[in-house]
Amino acid sequence: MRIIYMGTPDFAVPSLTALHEAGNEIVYVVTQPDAVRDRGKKVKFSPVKEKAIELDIPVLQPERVRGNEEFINTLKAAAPDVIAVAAYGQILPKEVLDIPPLGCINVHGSLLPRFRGAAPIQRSIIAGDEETGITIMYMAEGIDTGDMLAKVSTPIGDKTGEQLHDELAVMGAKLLVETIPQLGEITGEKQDDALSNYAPMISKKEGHIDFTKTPQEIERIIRAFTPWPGTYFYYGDKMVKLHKAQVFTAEEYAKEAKGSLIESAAAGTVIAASKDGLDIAAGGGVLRAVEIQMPGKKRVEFREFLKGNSIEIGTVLG
RNA sequence: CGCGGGGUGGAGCAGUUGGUAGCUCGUCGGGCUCAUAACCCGGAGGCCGUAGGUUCAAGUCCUACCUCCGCAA
Repeated sequence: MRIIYMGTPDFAVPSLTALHEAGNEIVYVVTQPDAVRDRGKKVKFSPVKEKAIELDIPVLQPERVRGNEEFINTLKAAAPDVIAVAAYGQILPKEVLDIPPLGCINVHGSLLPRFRGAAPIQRSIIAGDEETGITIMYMAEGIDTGDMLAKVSTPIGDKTGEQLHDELAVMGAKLLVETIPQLGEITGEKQDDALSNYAPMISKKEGHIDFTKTPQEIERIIRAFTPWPGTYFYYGDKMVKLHKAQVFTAEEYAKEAKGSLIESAAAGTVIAASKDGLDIAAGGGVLRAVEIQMPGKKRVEFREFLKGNSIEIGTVLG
């Protein structure tokens, strides 16, 4: 199969690798430009570009696809049977979608029509869904609205965004490779728009913990945003990252020990600080910060933090 | 040359105007206790990231480098 592959982040690497290993002829790899700067000064290639170089596949990095005739002509000249896309980062215009005879297919990290859009993996965790998965579908002009070709699901459980991301990336790669040979034989299933919802891009600000939310909600955000972009709260003027937390309902916490200060504690109030963690009043319960990170410091268990630092009970965090 | 914070006994931190290296936890030994992650007494453990420099004297000042991390992308 003659394929053009389009993808950018880590999520898209396993699919590229799998397509290559399955013996497909990958004419081009298309990925986002190298604009990304690292801490020091280096210009970093996208993970997919790194992989493409390793596999010795030509890389194209158009600044903009839409309206870019030169680029589109290059794609046409390559005469691919199919264009496979996974988290490329740009919306493909109809001109491109119409190029390959077998169509453009996409690897999407959710069970469509649920969570169309940029950040389905994190959004599914935050939503508290029991399961999510991968959908392989034809690409249409709308965002993730095309007809579905194949799906696989996996339980979310207490996985972090990172774990789920890595798992789905591999599942997606496998499903993609299995689906491609069937193109033309199987027909897509229409998405039920009534069941659809949208998973907008994640912004760092969403990681700012709102202690009026229930501890359960907060914990899901923490897990979803691990390791990126991370969740945080302010202790005075210091931004503290919260990497891991446990949750208690008011009743559970009362039973757990300490007392019932929670009744009167405003959201964000520190009600206990022990080797077990930093207990913070949140909406309807208690959030116990177990692993934190102070600015410029490494992430540590709260018990470690307490060895050289202290935090007063009654302090209000935000 | 994007901005910024660190590297000090196993862990987390302190270390003032340069002059015998400290704290909390852990650890080891002993004690108290029905018992304990509690309490008391005692001990071990550090070439202070690396290499130079200034100085009578540097964790503490200067230079370069290595390395960890936060922001920003």
